[in-house]
Amino acid sequence: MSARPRTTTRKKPTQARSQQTVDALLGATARVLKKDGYDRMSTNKVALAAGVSIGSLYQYFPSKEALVATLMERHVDEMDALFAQEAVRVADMPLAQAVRAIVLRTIEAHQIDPVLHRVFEQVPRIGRLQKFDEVQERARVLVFLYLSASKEKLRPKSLEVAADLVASTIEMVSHGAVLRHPERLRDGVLVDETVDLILRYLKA
Amino acid sequence: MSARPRTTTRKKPTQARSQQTVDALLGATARVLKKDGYDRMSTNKVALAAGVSIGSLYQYFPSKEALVATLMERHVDEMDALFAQEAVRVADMPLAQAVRAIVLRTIEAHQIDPVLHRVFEQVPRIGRLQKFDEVQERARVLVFLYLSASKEKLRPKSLEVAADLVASTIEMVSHGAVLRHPERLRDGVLVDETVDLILRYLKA
DNA sequence: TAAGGATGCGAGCTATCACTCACATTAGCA
DNA sequence: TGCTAATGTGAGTGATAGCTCGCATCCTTA
Repeated sequence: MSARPRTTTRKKPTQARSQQTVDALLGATARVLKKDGYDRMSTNKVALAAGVSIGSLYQYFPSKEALVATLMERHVDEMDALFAQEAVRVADMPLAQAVRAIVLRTIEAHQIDPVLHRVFEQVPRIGRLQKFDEVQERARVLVFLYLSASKEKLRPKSLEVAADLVASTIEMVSHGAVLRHPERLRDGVLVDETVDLILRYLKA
Repeated sequence: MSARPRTTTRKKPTQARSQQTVDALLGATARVLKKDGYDRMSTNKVALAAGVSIGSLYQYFPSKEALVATLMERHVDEMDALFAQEAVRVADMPLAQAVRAIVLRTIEAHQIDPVLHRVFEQVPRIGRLQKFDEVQERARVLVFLYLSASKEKLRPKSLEVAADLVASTIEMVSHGAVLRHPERLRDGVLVDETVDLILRYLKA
């Protein structure tokens, strides 16, 4: 009864001009996704928007989910790269500087493609699409590691809870600012307030 | 070309045993939604799960969206009621008590049906379904009003920004705690930390 | 320039979707 | 008890979804 939509594995995308096709498909996926959202997006629409036949789409992506997941992974990798990079830079900075640097980087990361980011949040957490949540998990770990390095200077007893609170707060502020109040990023007020919030909480 | 799925207005649900049908449908909607998510939920599945014919479903709900929106509005009203009630209780409490009371109430509100709440977050913001975001907007307003009443005692210059930060933080903590770390709610540690975070930020 | 693999195509398949409608059943009131 | 409005039914409709497959075209290599 209705076998799972099994799909054979697809060609590796990479050889000459086929990469163009794949890029066009991913670009179109992003556009359709942003316009229609996940459940109104269809693979036929994507192929049409990409100027590519539906057959070619399925040559490289075995399913709608795989198509969106690939795009999501690209997005997530971009964000992760920024975080990882900043984590290194920040490692031996004093707390106040470090917090500010991380807040700024997180905002930057959210500015990569805020609308697409928002769409991903509303995608069903199925199969590979679950990976979206892992960005925040990794960010939490980085914050935890940073805090652990200077735990004797910090007030909160539980670093797990503190790291969670701090990482989630930064994520929440960045997300909200970029999507709902971009004007608050012009002057530095929101950033200052956020840094303040976090420092007052952390410092002994 | 493909007229919008116009649907005639439906019977008012209320008269005798028909209310049972409506309740069964909304209950089934919640179950299917939680199991499958919005885009894999179908009206046929809901009718089946409710033990009601598909015809009856459309007698009371003109569309899939209306079905989900009705359920969402019920959920949102429940949460709003808790907030509004607490806002009154808290109005002339001192800051520390008030913050703690609000945090506790927000957690309580998120415990109404956390999984359903999560599903609503991932529903496309279309038509009546946009109303989901308004809960937080109303919560922000309540916090802003509370803070305005004692603004001379507070450190942050911008009450808009502060109220936003505070309301969003409380929402984020409650949401995360209920879904990802329910064990942290056993002892009061997370609540204490959150109250601390907010008070240190607000107090001069 | 011939051959063959890589790439591209799109009509069309099956399943499922949201939704309708002609009809059956029930319930309350005369 | 009989009549009528309210309620319930589910086979069926057209649309569209995800996805396949046989074939055309391009590109590389020899």
